Amino acid sequence: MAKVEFNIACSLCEHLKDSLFNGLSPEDLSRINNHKTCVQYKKGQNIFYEGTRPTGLYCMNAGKVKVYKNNVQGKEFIIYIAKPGDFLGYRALLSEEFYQATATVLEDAKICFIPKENFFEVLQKNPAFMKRVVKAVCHEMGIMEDKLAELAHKSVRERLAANLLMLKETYGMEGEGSSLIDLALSREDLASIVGTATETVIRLLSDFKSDGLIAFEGKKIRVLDAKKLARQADLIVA
Amino acid sequence: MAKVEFNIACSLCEHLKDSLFNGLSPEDLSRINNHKTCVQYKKGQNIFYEGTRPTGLYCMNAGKVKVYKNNVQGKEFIIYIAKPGDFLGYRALLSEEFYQATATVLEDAKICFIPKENFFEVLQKNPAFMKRVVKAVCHEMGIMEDKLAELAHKSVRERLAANLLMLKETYGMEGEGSSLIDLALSREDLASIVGTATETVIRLLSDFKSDGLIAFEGKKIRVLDAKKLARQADLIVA
DNA sequence: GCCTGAACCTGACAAAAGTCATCTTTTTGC
DNA sequence: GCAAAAAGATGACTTTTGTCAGGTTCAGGC
Repeated sequence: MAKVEFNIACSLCEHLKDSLFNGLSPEDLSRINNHKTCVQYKKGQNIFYEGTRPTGLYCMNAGKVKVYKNNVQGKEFIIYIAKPGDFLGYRALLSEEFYQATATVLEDAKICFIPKENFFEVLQKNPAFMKRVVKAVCHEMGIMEDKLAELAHKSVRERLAANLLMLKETYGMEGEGSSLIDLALSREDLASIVGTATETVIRLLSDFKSDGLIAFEGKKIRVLDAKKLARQADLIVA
Repeated sequence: MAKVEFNIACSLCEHLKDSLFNGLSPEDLSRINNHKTCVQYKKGQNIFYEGTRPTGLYCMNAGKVKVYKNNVQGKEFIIYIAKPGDFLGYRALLSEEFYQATATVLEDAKICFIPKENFFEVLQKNPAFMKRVVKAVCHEMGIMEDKLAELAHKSVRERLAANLLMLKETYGMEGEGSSLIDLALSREDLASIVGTATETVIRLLSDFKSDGLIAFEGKKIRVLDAKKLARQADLIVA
């Protein structure tokens, strides 16, 4: 499990345009670039652990990472799945707290690490960048509010349908009339996203499959009928 | 339901020390002060509505306000209860989105309104203030992550116990060996905080009461045995 | 290619929690 | 101070979902 380093200049990174670093001045970007360390991780490796102190910011270049909390019985709840272009671990860094969640690689990943001093330096010098960060954080918070309300009042079936649609939006590869969720998620991980038991996810998925809403393609899920799925996600079919 | 205006100088506000405005330079504070409008609201009045555009920031001077989302069936989920010193509606303002929640007065309130131009002006000119705001927002986000995991995997009994403890921490008036939650919450509101049905809350509260964990004092709840309540909040009593 | 463990699936069952109906108590408006 | 409405309480019942136990299939390491 040796860490393999690699290097790509931030200015040439294909995900720069999707990133919060987009719009940074060349000097600021090179300040980030000159201090970053880029590492390749294998599936299953951990990026950071709940309870430890952040020392910088992670920036995804490739792969997928799940960020999750473990409860007393060892059940996971997945808060977020990070994809290329996303920041990782910024919440604890900016609130100056310990990590409250653990990050584990779902699909082999390339991740750059920016020491906090350098990140904060750019942040402090650059009010427009700071403002973009605030905006992004507050947007994220709105998503979490939605999730809270969903978790509080929707059934597992509705939540699963809603999460499949969400995954389709974020990781979907569009085909003709259908869309493949480009994420190798186990049933267990899906259960940890929805907030339910693995068995329940399995049963509901096979329901959705026999109703022609989804299909399985290897380890991945294809959404065949997003409209019907949306009806399952809403409350009480009118 | 006429709005009654009042006025208190920010610099003299008794909640300044608990507020994010604490630490602002006299000039910045007077910039806020000179543009604010302060209004008294009665219980039941709305401060802002889901789906509308924020035009500024609310800052609580007195009373309590619930911020909640309504689902399709009209069930409320309470995201937050604001108390004096708290900001209200900053999330949508900073993410430049519409309000995603409604704010309604729980206990007669005095709330100051700061137009967004003036708030943003101070924010932009003052990196230290901006940093404090970011820190607070990210801290808040951590609380929401906890709530998500709680909602996903804890039973209603555990969640009710945990929320009573949380309310005690935030609104508790300490007595000898017990603590009164200084919040006139209906059973329905408590259900909307916990994410369950009103009947379930009523039943569980009376359980807790007969076990000597809590007592009722008018519309308020007194926590008699925080330790036992904490054991109810955790999973599986060891 | 085979073995081993992990992931996936299915059924039976129990527990938790929601719903509905009804009744009592408290609050509020006039 | 009274009537109406809202809040609180309780019981009966149903549905949802979790748990456990037992299978099968799949994938990776040797």
